[in-house]
Amino acid sequence: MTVTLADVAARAGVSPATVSRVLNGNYPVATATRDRVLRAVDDLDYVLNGPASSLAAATSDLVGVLVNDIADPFFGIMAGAAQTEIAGQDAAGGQGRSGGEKLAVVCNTGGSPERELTYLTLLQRQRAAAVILTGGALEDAEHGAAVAAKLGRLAAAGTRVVLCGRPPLPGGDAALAALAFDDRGGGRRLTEHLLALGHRVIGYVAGPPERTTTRHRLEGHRAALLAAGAPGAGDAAAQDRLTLHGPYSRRSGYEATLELLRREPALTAVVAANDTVALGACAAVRDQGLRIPQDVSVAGFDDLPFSVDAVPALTTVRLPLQAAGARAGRLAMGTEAPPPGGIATIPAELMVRASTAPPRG
Amino acid sequence: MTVTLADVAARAGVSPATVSRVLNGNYPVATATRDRVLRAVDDLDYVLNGPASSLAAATSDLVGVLVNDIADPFFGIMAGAAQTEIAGQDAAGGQGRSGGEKLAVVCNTGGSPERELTYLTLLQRQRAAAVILTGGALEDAEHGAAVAAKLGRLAAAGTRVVLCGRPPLPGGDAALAALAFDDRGGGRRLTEHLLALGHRVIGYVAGPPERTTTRHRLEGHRAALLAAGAPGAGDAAAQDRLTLHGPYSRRSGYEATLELLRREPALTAVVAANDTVALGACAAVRDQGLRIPQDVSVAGFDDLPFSVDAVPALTTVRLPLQAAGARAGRLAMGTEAPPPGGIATIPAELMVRASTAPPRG
DNA sequence: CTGTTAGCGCGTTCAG
DNA sequence: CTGAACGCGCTAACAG
Repeated sequence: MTVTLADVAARAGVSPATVSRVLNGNYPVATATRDRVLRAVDDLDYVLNGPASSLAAATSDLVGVLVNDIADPFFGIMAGAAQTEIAGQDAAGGQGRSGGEKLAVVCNTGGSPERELTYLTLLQRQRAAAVILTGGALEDAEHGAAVAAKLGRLAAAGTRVVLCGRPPLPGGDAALAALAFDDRGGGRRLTEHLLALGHRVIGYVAGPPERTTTRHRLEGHRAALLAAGAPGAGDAAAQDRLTLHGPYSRRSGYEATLELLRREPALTAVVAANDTVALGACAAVRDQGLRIPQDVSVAGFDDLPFSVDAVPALTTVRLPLQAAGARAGRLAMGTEAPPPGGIATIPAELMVRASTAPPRG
Repeated sequence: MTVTLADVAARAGVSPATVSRVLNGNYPVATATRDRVLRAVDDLDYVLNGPASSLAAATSDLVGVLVNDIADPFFGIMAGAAQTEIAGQDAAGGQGRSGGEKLAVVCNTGGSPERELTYLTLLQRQRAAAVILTGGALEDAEHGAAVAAKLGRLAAAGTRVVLCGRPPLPGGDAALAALAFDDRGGGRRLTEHLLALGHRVIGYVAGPPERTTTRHRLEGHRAALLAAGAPGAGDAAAQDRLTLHGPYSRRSGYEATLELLRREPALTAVVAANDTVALGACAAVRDQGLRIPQDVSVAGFDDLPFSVDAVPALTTVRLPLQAAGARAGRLAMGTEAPPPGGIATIPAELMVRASTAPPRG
């Protein structure tokens, strides 16, 4: 039914082994022979059987990129950059891949721990060449251990493991490379900016409580408050009153901001977990008849492309998602040397725009 | 080195076939035996060898979702929905997948025809269970034929092929299902809305000229113009003067709008290829010291989540991306019957918001 | 319900 | 530089 390598060999009048050699290009083959084989391949519309090939070779050219939410550009940008780096500029147009061509596939966990593990297992099954995990990790001890264990086994089996925008694992396996964003520093500088403008009562719409990203950004925020001796900075209850958790969604930003405004009429600024949440916060502020930034300042995080187009343009913290994704791709390909100690912290840059200003009075 | 099915069989004191059976669950196995096997699997940290399994079974549980730009939520939303539908709510936490569990992976072509073909080949190699192609297709005869041919072979080999947000292939293979958005109708209704408001000189920032989506939306626009007898509607040169092509990016919207404003000071409205482009158009209008919608109305397409948060909220055409993606997922799984004739047109809904209003005077 | 027997299609030794 | 043989790890008939 389907044409196999043997068929090609027969058509070209050579042995299967020879066909295999020209297809993989890892071995010297006479030009004339190669041409004959390639023509046969073309004539027969032959397509290599991936499973058979991977089985025999005990490796595959698949690279998995795990993301928490594929509909969120935060992940899309990183994944796209990684993928571009991995696919490279394939010169070979036809069947035979000339070199170590890898193919990146992105796997959407939807933030579900089970799916994360499921995909990891799938990639392990497929003997993936590399795996990139992007974005914040879940802070669940059990799940963390399960992931660490699986990554360890993956690494042991020769799969390169790269963390991108996620802190290194608790178990600190040196076998893998980690690219961590400076969420804490970014969060801190953002709040420092607000404090410098004169804000004292600042609401915080945080992300899901169980994610590292959420915690780090919040920690930076509180560190800034504490360092500045802001009112209630040392009071946990007071802090909690001004902090609301929710998903990384516009809706969460909207509702939490409404609630913050209700709880604390003296509020002069809202810091959001990310830009999407900030957009919701802006809408809530406006719907209350308040102006941004005159009445309430709003700030985001990530600096996604749309943030500069918000009105007023959003003050936020820029994360070099593209660059980080590309670097993760290179690490996965083995094209770039891993950072010293296997872990690099990627700086976050404060972007001051029009959505923040001194409070009134 | 790595533990195989035979090892598990030995540990459990059964035959390899039995292990295979409990792992695949396609066959009756005594509960006691199953338990013993599962324990052995657990003890040994056994992971099924995907390639070997796919080779023997001549199928795999991989489903590929091709997208043009993974960083664009337009694709992210569809892909995410499809993926959710495909992954289903996996009850089985551990190794053994109970039923016909499939795993969706998304492949980012970046809009490159070669990469599209490369991914299709990869999926063909992997004997993918299904392939979903999302978003507008390239209108290149040669490439179209190549894609059609490959899809035909894929389908012949038993891979289910689904088109989502893309018109059916020229070669009209009935073997596959197509979910096409009513880009033309949406484009038409959008421009009709503008005409009804009283606009007569309307600029159009189109997408890349070679994509079906671009063409269809533009055709709808022009059909509306023609039907209304707008000035210059029948004049190709006049139309071209008010139409600029560019990528689906904010920057393109910005620059094209600047140029349109320069070319035609009497312009009272700008229609953008999609919401992202519209955001750029808005920025350009504002940077020229003009107000939206008082001086210039702006409209988008797609109704991406951020559009409602633009200021003023963007008038646009809503495409049910989530629903379409989910449906594509179901078609790929074979869970849903294909539409009559293999092709369904998905309606587009005009969303009138604050960014469009009657022109001055 | 379970064990036995054959391949699935290819990469990779080894000879030549 | 090329061919012949072997086995990768698993599933799918068959028997029992």
